[in-house]
Amino acid sequence: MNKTFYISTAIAYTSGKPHIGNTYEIVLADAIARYKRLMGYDVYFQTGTDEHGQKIEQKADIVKKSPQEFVDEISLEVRRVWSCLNTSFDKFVRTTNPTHEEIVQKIFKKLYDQGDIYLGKYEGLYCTPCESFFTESQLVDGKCPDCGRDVHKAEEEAYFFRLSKYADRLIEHIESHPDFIKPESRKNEIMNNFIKPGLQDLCVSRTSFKWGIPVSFNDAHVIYVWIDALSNYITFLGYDPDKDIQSSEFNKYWPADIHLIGKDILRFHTIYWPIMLMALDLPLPKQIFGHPWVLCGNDKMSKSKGNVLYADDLVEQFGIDEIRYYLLHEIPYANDGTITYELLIDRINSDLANILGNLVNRTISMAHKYFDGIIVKPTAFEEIDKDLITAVRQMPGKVDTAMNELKVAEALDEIFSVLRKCNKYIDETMPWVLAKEENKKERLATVLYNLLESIRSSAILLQAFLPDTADEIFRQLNTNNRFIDSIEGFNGLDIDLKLNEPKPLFLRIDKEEKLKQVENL
RNA sequence: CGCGGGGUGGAGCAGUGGUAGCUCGUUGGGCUCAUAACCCAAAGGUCGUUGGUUCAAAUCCAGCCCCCGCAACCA
Repeated sequence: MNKTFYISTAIAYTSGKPHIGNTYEIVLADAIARYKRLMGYDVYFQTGTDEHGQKIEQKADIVKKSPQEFVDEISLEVRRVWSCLNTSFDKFVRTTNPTHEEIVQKIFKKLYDQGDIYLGKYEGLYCTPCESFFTESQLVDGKCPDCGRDVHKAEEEAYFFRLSKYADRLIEHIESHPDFIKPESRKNEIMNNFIKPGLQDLCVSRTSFKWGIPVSFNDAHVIYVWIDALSNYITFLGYDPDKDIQSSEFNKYWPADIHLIGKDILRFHTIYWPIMLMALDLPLPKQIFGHPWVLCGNDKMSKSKGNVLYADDLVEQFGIDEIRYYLLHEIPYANDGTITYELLIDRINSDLANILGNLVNRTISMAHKYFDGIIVKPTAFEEIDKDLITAVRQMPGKVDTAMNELKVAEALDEIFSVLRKCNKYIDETMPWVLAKEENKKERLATVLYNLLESIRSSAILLQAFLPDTADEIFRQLNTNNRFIDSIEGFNGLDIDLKLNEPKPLFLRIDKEEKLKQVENL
């Protein structure tokens, strides 16, 4: 029986095309999923789109489309953008899926029947022309934020979810499971801001718009979109609240190992979702990770500021692994990160083209030049080799430590630290000098073997982060030995096999030229 | 006193009590297998600010300044 690993991203809200910040999440999840597969886990990686709600109804209306047509298009677009970054999700879900809708209705009904959801009255500030309720804090100068007119107190019938009933259990769970909410700073924020001051019952139905899942026993109401959206994590595994025995997929993968989400929706995932699960008497996910944001320059991306970058455009300009590398390596663990064309180009040139690409290229070139591309058995080891070989052997453990904390940038640093060592090793051993002396042939062969095997080992780990690049390295090395447990032996290359011709992995980018070209986008 | 995070060499970041570190950039040198790549060295920071605790503070405490996010019915 394989160890399982269930990772999800938040499902993307289909109100518009996702930008590079939204896309960061799926790339991060993909790297984790690929890494876990490499480590032998049976991984289930779920993502998708969140397709109900007032905003979508409004946006669809503006472009004179039905909400369904509208979300069909955007969902397809989201899926296309996710895919253009070579992400390996196992299932792409949509909340307009009829089975999902049906199960959400059943969940709502069950919670109602057991008294966790009740019919009450929602009181708020109402703008009649906009048909919307607002909170005090949403108002602009005491007026409706949308139209600027006066608002007045109003009330309407609505269903409420009794959060307060589960508050103590939630606090207890969070405090006794230090890894439940990560990073730690996010946990503090949630506890201090929301949970400790006391949870109000949550209004979980709407009557002001129609684009949602109807409450099955009262069709004047649609179910609050977060109840709908959060349920995706279990409905698409075949969960059914009316069944005593759940699907084999559900039993196999639930509870999820990681819900990867943006820090802005932490509240929904660390309060409403756990309480829903408690009410359904289901185990809670093991970890909720609120990742930081990707900013363009110093600003949050927004269409009005005109600083929005899209993943598909970036991939077209720079390449898949180039963008993956930037997102995985340059965005800090807990704080917001920045992306600009300039930083992106610098990083591609220095890390990918220079350190990695050039290393592979110069090594394979030497193997061709000195041994006709044949891998020769290493027989003449020297003291200086130990440092490199030890670093290679220690690399998987270091990467694993970093990955278990989701410190993906650190994991990449560990791999690149070995690649840097390889470049240094070339300078120290000076193969071109060895090549000039006939009696140094054995030593030369050993040096090259050490380099090639170090590169192969690095490529094994790179599979999680830069899958295409790793494939290309294996192809040039003419090997299929890409398994993690082959690193330890430092003898994973077949002797006498002929390497393929070297081919640059990444071309250096002319910064000025590229910036000029990209400015016109 | 609403809550949380941040303010470290030109840039991006790490560092929670004991000689301030990493990558990029800059300058100088080396090498020539390689994608003007690679290797070595150097310059560059009174760690936002004021005060306190301590033998010792970027690191702990208090106040202040600046930036960002959140503040529960948009998602």
